[in-house]
Amino acid sequence: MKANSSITFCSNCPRNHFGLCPSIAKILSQESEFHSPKLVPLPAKQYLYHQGEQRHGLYILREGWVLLTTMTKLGKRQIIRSVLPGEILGSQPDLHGPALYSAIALQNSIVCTAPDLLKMCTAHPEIALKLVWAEACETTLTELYMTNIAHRDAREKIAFMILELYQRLKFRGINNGYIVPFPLSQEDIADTLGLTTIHVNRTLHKLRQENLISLHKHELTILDYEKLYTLVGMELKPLDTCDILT
Amino acid sequence: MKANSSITFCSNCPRNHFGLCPSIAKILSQESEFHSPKLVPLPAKQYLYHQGEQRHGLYILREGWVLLTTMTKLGKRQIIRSVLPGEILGSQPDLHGPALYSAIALQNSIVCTAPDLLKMCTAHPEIALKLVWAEACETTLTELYMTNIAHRDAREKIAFMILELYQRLKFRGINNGYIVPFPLSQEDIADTLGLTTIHVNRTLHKLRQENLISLHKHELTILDYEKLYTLVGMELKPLDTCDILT
DNA sequence: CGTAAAGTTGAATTCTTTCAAACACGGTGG
DNA sequence: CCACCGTGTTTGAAAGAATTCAACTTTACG
Repeated sequence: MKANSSITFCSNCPRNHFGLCPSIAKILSQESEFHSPKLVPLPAKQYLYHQGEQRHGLYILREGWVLLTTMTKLGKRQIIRSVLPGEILGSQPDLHGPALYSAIALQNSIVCTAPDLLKMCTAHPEIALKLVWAEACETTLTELYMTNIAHRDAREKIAFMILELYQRLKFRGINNGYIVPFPLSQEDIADTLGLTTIHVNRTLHKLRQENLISLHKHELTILDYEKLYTLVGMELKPLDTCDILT
Repeated sequence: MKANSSITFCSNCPRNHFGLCPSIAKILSQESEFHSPKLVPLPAKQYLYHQGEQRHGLYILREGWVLLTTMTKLGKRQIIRSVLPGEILGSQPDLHGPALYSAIALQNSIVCTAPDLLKMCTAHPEIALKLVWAEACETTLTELYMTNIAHRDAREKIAFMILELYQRLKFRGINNGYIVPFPLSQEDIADTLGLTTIHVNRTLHKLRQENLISLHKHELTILDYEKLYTLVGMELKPLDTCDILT
C-alpha cells in the first residue's frame, strides 16, 4: 500500500532521473518501512525556513527556484547558492541544529520532503554513498564560485555565473535551446557575486551590447556560447564531471 | 595480527580524537578485513598529487600543512583551502577521476592513507554518516570563505582568514595560547583571498600597526582577539558548530 | 491608475591593481 | 668567512576598477 503509493509518487516525478532520486525511488518501491515523500508547495517570495530556525530533515526541490541566503554583519545579503530542481535543500553539518542559511523561493516552487535519509543510510549504503557524492558536488560548486569571485573582474564574474546556471539548467532539461528561465534580479546577481546592483547593471549592459546574451522578463538567452565560454575559460569543467556522475 | 597493528597504529596518533579518525580506529581495532593505514612522509614544497592526475583514494593529514591549489585560465593561482592536521585530503565528486586540485605541502608533513572508506561504508553506516558530515563541514567552510571574499574589503578579508585559521588550529590543539604556526607566505594569503601580494603586504602592515596581530618568521600571534573578532563579525559561528559535532 | 520595486545613468570618491624599484633574509659556493 | 643569488617582503606613484550618492526611468502588480 505504502509501497504502491510510493511507486506512483516518484514515478510521476519529472526529477526522478537525477541525483538522489533514482536511488530513493528504488528503495521506496521495494520497502514499506519508509514514508512516502510529501509535496510542499512554496509560493514565490516565501521562505521555506529562516537562518537560525531549528531544522527538520532534508528536502529535494521538485519545481521552481530557491535561493540560500545569509546576512553579513554589515547588513549585506550574501546568496550562497541557487538551488535548482532535483537538488538537495537543507544539508548542513548539524542537520538538527539551527539553519545556517535562509531558503527563499524565487518562483512558485514545490519541495519534496525526503524520507529520513540518515536512517536510510544504515540499511542502504548506496544512499550513503550518493549523499557523500551529493555533498562533494556542493563543495565543488562552491569552490568554483569562490574561485570565480576571488580572481576575476565583474564582467567575467557575471559571465561565469550566467554560464554556470545555464549549464546546470540545461543538464536538467530546463531549457529551450539557448533560452533558459532566469528569475534572478540584478540585485540577486549582485548579492551572489559580491558586487553592487549598479555595477551589475552596467556590466550586463556591456554583455548585451557585445551580443553575448539577451536578458529580459526573466528570460535569458545565450547569444554567443563560444565567446562566453572563452571569456569564462575552462573553469567550468568540474561541473561537467559532477553531472556525468549523476 | 593486522588488527593488533592497527590498534597500535591509530592509538599512537596525535589526531585520533578528531573527525573521522575515532570511528576508523574503532573499526580497525575490531576487524582484520581492512588494511591498516600507511604513513606517507611529504617534504615541504612537494606535491602529494597534481591537478589532473588520476586519484587513488583519500588521505588524512597527520602532521604539517597542505594547500589545495588550482590555476585559473589567466595563470593566476587560487588556493582552495588550507588542509590542517586531522582533516581529509582528496575528497571530490569523482573519487577515481582526475584530481580537481593540486595538493602541496607547505611544511614537512605526514599524510595517512585512509583505508578504503567507501568500502567501509557498506559494512559500517556510521562511517558513511561521518563522511557525509565531513563533506558538509567542507562545504560550510568553503561557503564561509566565499562569503568573506565576496562582500568585504582587504582588511576584513585578511582578518577573517587569520581568525579562521587560528580557530581551526586551536581546536586541534596546534597553538600555544594566542601563538600559532603560520607557514603561509604573503603570496599564499593573496592567492587564497584573490588579492595582490602588494596589497596584502600593505594591509598586514596596517593590522600590525593597529596592534591586532604580530607575524614574523611564520609565527602568528593574535594580539587583540576581541578587536579582531569584532572586525570580522559573527561570520565564524558556523565553524564552532562544525567543531562541536566532531 | 497609482504605487512600489526594479532597472538605468552620471559624476565623484574610494579601493585595489599595476609597474618599478629597493630591501632583507637564508642558503650556496668560492 | 664573505660575496652572491633567489625568494619573499616593503615602499612609492599612477592607472584602473568598483563603489557611493543622487536622480531619473521603466516595469510589475494590486
